[in-house]
Amino acid sequence: MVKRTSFEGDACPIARSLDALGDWWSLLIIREALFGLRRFGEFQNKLGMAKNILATRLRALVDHGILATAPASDGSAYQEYVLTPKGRGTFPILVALRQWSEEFDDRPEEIATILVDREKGRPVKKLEMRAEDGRLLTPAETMVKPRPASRKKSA
Amino acid sequence: MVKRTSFEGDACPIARSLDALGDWWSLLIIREALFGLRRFGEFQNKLGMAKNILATRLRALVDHGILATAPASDGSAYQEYVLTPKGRGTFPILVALRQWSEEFDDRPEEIATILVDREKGRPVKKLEMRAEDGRLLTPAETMVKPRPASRKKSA
DNA sequence: GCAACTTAGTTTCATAATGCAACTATTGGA
DNA sequence: TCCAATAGTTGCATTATGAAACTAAGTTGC
Repeated sequence: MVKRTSFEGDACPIARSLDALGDWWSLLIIREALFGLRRFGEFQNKLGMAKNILATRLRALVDHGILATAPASDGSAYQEYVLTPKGRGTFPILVALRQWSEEFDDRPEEIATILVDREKGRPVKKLEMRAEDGRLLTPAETMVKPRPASRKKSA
Repeated sequence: MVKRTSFEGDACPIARSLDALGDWWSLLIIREALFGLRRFGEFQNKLGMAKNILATRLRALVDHGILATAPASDGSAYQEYVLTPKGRGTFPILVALRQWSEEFDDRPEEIATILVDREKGRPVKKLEMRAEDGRLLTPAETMVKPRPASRKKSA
């Protein structure tokens, strides 16, 4: 092989998501976008990354439908990068990553921020996995099954 | 710069988790480990990755305290790689990645598996974010705050 | 209207990471 | 003891990453 392996055609949903999000910078760009950043320069400043890498990543994220370009909201002729619904849908992934650090990091005192409920200012609860009927599930209480063939979609 | 940037000293908990998990293969190795794989050859076969990369990743995961080596359970002199509690703690991250694909993938019909509640065989519910008091939270209803200084830990 | 500055990139070049294939060293089995 | 399987390591080619320099629009002051 020669190029970095792509998981695009993989049947595993985790591999497929990593194909879009699994590099060092993409999730951090999305994190900043969720925080309200929109402009090339804002991302570059905040993340301190090389501009060529940023340009490449932004293009890839747009290609994946995670970001979309839009005319700048300040009336200038520049463009902005805004999250699509698919992009905003990564929020639980970021929360899961954050909570994993909070729980298992070797030097938790170096973690600068916590995620709180805006109304009360209290920490958000740990994400929990629940069954359809609401039962709390541990990993051992779950399993992976072949996806049932989906019904014909329309015509 | 010269090396790929590390997020090890970063104060953001998301960056810190990506420092350990943010490459193309690590989360897939962990996925297989959660599934029960333990041996070098099992990972190599299942993931189809180059052996040198696998060796590098396994070492890194052990260094990060996500995997630990143990004598082989079949009595042979080989060793196994088993998940630590920190490693098993990544489960919600994998679930979040999976659910994101299920919800937003452009070709969902290519996804081969679904995660189900073992008891009922029914799909697991989407992860939800809740406040301490149980209120369901949207991203907009959360915010990031500076971490309060923690109390002295013992002596 | 134009010089100076800002913004958003692209280009160039060096270095590191990735991937395949071939090789090695134990271990296990007959 | 000999052979195969396991678990790697090494060598080499290609790609990705990163810093810095460069470029080309867009904007601003005058």
